[in-house]
Amino acid sequence: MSHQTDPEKRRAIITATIELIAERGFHATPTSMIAARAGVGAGSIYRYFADKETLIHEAFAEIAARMHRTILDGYPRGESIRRRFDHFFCHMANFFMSNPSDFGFLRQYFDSPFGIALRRDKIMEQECHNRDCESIGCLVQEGIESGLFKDMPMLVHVSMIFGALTSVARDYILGFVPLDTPLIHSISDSLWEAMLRRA
Amino acid sequence: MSHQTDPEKRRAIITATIELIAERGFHATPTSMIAARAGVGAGSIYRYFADKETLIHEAFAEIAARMHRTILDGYPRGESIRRRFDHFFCHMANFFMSNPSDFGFLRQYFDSPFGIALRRDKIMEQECHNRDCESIGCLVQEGIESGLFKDMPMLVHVSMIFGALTSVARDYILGFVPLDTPLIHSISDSLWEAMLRRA
DNA sequence: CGCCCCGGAATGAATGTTCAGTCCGCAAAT
DNA sequence: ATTTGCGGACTGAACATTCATTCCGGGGCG
Repeated sequence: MSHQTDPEKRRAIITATIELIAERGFHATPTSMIAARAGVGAGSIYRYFADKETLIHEAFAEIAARMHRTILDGYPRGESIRRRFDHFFCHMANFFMSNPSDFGFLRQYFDSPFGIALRRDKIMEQECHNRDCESIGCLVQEGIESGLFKDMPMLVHVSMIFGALTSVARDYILGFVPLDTPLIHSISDSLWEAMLRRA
Repeated sequence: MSHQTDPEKRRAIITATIELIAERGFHATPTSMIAARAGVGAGSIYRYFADKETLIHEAFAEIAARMHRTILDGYPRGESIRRRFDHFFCHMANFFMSNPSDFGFLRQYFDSPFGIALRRDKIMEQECHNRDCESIGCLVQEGIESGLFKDMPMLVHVSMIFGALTSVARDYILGFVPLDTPLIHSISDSLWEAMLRRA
């Protein structure tokens, strides 16, 4: 398996998978439909991926890599928490807004048992070591420990931020709400003020 | 159809549907499994509901009615925006936390085409008339118009609140984060501060 | 230089499984 | 005895996966 002969074809399958899962969800997209959109035979999928589940996981990995690259591009490493938070928030919002299929796929994935297990692992891992990473979790932890942010569990802060961000991004993608760069910055400000310890 | 003979059985089917959809999602829960958990025959479901889709909708309606009752219980109608917001937020959080199956079902439902269409209708409806309703939308609108809240689209405020709330509730239900009454009030405070126009 | 053959990638019809929804005989109630 | 609700075997459709076959490019032989 995975004697990848034609990387073009592999990519086409992954792209089709992301688009269709974003539109229809995992259980509502037959592999035959994926094959049709990718322009390959039904059986060809199984030359590149062991089964449907593996295909999903590899599609996720592909998005995660792309997103990570985009978000950390120009990350203001040594600067203030404030500036780093804004960078994180706005870059992530932009990624979601300009890649609606990726966004839709990620929503599906993180709501599935796969995604939940993955998150559980991430949380465990974070609790043990990993004090130097470039994640929003560490950034928030830094803010709490310095007394800048409210004294709530780090995960509550993070969950609020992600929840708010993804909810607004979703409404934008569905056309429920207009969103532009200044408004995204306002939202970033709002959530910053939400985290701040009461003056 | 719906020659309601045994309301007990009807309720058992709805309860089983809610639990299973919450756990497994719409497309991954066969009607046969619903029947088994409800303790009825596979065919009996179709005595009470026209088809699977109808069953889902009626399950949603049942939850919505129950939630509406719970949340509006003791609503401080004439009081300050602040107090009304806190009531809304905390009652909703409590409902989600103590009814995890309902919460899981609602997530699934609102992510499905049904739920998206429903929300689109709600938004349209809100834009036309409905200036006197007891929804969080009207409350936020009131805050914006009085200059108390930031001048962002009402839907952005609402989306942030719901996004943050449901995200935190989900993490609580999954056991990722502890949550108690004081912490919920802190979260309510945080989101209130996020909405407030900059002092 | 042209022809043929061969290895392996690609294909899509076939397979076995699972599903939503139907139907029919039974049993309890009147 | 008749009616009425019930269960679960049943049906046709749709699914994931497989596999016998086709297709293609390149390398060796005449």
